[in-house]
Amino acid sequence: MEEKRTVRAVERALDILLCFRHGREWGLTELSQRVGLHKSTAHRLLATLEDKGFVVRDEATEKYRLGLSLLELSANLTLPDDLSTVLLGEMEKLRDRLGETISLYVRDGNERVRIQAVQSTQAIRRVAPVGARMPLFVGASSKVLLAYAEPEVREAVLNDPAWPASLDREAFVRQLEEIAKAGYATSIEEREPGAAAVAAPIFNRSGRLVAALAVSGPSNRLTPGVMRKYAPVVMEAARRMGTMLG
Amino acid sequence: MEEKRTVRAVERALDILLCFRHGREWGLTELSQRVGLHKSTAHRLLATLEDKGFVVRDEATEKYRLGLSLLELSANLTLPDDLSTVLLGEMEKLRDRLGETISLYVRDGNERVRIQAVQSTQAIRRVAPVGARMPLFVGASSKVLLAYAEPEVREAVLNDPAWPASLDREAFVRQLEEIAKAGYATSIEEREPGAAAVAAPIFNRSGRLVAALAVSGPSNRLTPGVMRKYAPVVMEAARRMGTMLG
DNA sequence: TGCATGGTTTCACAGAGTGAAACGCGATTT
DNA sequence: AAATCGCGTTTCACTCTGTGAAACCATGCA
Repeated sequence: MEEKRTVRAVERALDILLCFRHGREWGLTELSQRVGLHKSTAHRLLATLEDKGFVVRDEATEKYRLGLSLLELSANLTLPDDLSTVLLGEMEKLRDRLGETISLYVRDGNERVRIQAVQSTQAIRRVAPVGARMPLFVGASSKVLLAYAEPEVREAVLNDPAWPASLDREAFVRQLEEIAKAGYATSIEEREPGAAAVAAPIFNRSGRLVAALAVSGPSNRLTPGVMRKYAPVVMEAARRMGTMLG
Repeated sequence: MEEKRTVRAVERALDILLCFRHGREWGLTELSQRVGLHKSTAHRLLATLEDKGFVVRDEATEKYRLGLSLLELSANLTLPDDLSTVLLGEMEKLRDRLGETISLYVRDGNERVRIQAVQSTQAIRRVAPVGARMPLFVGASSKVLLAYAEPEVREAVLNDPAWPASLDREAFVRQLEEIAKAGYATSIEEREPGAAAVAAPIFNRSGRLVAALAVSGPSNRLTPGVMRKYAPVVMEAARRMGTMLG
């Protein structure tokens, strides 16, 4: 048994908050059984969260939603200011040039998180919100993030219990090495049917991998040929963005 | 004495989180005395927050920063998907047309929160992050949000203990009425020296005020004359954005 | 070497948080 | 209308959990 130097009540409250990854609105009873707490306990915790503005109750439905305290905090997130504004400019330029949705991903544990995005202007387009969290197994950005990661990170992901049985580790590792050589990765309908993407790594000045820049769209528009043409453009944008970082 | 139906430990943990409004990085001791907790208590709470990904420790400085759980949550914020994507499109159009920074504000209690923004492309420009929180006393957006608010909201703000003594309530209320007639508000160096703004209300389909749309920039570029010219453009954009909402 | 200044761990105690149960209330059903 | 359900809210006795003083480690600095 592990020693526990954490606070149970707080853990529970945060668990409640994290439920809002999976849905916008929750009723008390719903929430309480999802996190396995007694109604009355959940009620007390929610009252506290509400007090501090982390959740609000929808006037109409009486259900709980996330509050604006979170927005305020996310403004001060790890990413330096410039990352959200300066890099955003570059991303918009790239979007205007290619016409597809542009995303920025960082690795967080054995997952990747979309920390910034600009949407395609076309009618048919991928939509994924900033903050979305995805596995590191599939997708162009995943492969980029792994191809340049430290060996121990790669190992951790390969040994993740969630690793899909259908995916051959050997072949995957070989693919990563090719990607490391080529400087970019592509994916076609790996994670999401009908979608494709090209991604390139962003290194900071000291040469450490900090993020992956991705262009994504419908796979009938982003054909292998088109993606091969886009790759240098994406890599160049990623390089320029890298020089903007500390 | 009030009855308390909240959980102390959770309150404290959230207070710690809220410190990150005022700074990106905090050491343990720093934090603990800011929230008035014993070092050891703060330590335990932070360990819990870290466990759930709400804070992380900067590798280099050993200090605490916000974690990515927050980003993930803020993606699921109250605002429906469309608000962050569809409206964003309109905001970009407006930015491209006027060349200035465009912001979207909602009221939260007696303050306003910037929930979305697109930055000016010009070299000299205002920068304010999404999530920023400002008083409802000053600024074009504040006046718009108050001019169309329910009377009790207006009262609450006028009686807020933080109301600046230098600001005449009578004159302010009169100004609000004019704004309600005109359909837009302007401000020149009210909140921030050297800055000016034009703002218009966004109503949803059922006619309820939901947000304020603002164009802001340096006051030598946004002169009264220029702003008068921009006003109809902003109002028109706000109207169109309103029709996009439920 | 001593002295700050940060973070970490220990431990005995008190009171804070817990959850079963009872309650209230509105919408549905009988 | 009475009965029944599905919600959220409140109460209360008990116990387990969170607390904070103090001791303990690492550092960097004089």
